[in-house]
Amino acid sequence: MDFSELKSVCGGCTIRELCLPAGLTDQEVLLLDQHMSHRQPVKKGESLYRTGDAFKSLYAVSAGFFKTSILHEDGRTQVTGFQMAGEILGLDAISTDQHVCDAVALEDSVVCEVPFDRFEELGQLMNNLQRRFNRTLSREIVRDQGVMLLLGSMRSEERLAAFLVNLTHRFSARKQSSSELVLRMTREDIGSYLGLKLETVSRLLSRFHDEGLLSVRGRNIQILNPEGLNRLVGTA
Amino acid sequence: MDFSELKSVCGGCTIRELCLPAGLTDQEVLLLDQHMSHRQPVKKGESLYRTGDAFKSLYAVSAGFFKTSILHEDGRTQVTGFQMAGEILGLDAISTDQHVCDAVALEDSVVCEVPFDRFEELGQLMNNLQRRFNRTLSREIVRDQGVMLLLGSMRSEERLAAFLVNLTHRFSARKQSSSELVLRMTREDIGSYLGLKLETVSRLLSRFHDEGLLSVRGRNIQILNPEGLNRLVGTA
DNA sequence: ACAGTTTTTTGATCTTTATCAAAAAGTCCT
DNA sequence: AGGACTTTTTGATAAAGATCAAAAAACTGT
Repeated sequence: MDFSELKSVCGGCTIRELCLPAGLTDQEVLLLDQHMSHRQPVKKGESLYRTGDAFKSLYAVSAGFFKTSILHEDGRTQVTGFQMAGEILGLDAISTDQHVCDAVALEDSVVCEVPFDRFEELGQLMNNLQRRFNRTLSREIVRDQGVMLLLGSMRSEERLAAFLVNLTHRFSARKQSSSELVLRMTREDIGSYLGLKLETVSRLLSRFHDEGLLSVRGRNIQILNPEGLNRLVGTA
Repeated sequence: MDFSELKSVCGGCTIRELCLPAGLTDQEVLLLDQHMSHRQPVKKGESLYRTGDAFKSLYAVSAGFFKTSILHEDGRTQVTGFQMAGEILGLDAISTDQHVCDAVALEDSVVCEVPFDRFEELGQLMNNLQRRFNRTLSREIVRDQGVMLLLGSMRSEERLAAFLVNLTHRFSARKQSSSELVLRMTREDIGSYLGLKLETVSRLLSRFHDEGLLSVRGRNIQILNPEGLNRLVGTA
């Protein structure tokens, strides 16, 4: 392993401002970086961690795409989120010292491992880091409550539209095309996340296609009418 | 206001171990307490805060019962949780410095106000407090993901059973009767939380009643067959 | 205690989404 | 490139829960 490369991982990272180092000074980033970041590839289909695994580290997605899902006794699973570059995996495990969901790479990915006990120590020393981290945790709570709104109050069509709009926002924040989406997950994953069956997701995509909102070719989706899609969300 | 009573609020609080001071030493509790806790009554029906309000403080429920709900543009609302003694309100506001939900008292209640900037300073000084608080935030994330599972994967009957079982657990952790529930919220509130219409909630309660699982008299619910109720949860 | 309001229950019917099924398209592996 | 597997699409039908409606019950404030 190339040690010189391991240093200053965050410093040169293009998504630094979307990730844990957001809002830190260069000096602070260097400290965070040199003491903690450790890059690690995860192959498509592999689990980064599984339910029940001991919690040691948080993981920042450096590149790639993940899904997290929780398991019900009877075998049912619920996809709880899709994570892309800059987003943090493992926040839910802090509470119990065990992971309570599975994190699976949906494409070949790279994560930065952040050993949590050292991160907590650093937070104690670095006021700013701790304050930012509180916000990161709180942001995840807000995101989850948005999903509750989606699952509890929206109809299928609104859910899918909201999901697609959310993806476009996140892609464009990462300077990726927000009109040409390449979905990394199956229709079943989307359905699980949205509380729908995969057939319903497929039918809705076909309908959106027929209505000229977007063009679907398998997992390649081109948004043709973003305003129209937006209008579907939040219209009772 | 009686100043001598304001000191050591937490110290003598019966739910101390369910609240922010959980796991702190007596000395640490005293510090937390004297610098921060400020008790405050909230009448039934009143809002503790509303969406858009500036975020100043967290609130620990000392006594009573709250609901939180988020608002959709078009007037729809989604109840995101019910909070009882020891639970913390306002965690979602840390991320944006604005409250993103409404918190309404469902009965005459008392909260302890915790000014957040001072709390963050104290966390910086008190290692243990900060670590506990990270866990509090993470626990809320886990709770929210449990609600996602409920809304995304369970049928109406399972949702209501899970809701009732959850209430009994939380009541019994507070040494209150877990077989005689007095619901503080309307059927509509329950429905909103569970992603169901109020009529569906009412019908399900009637059915559970007919099946001998519980006895319903308005908002008074007596659990007659807790195992049966448990069996409904997590049975596909 | 009473009038007015809100909440709850129950019935009849309708809509949305799930389920079952089968073919088409896409992906993976060697 | 070809065969095996997985994923996606589409159709027909079923079921769960929503909607509409109206009466009964429970609260509220005076």
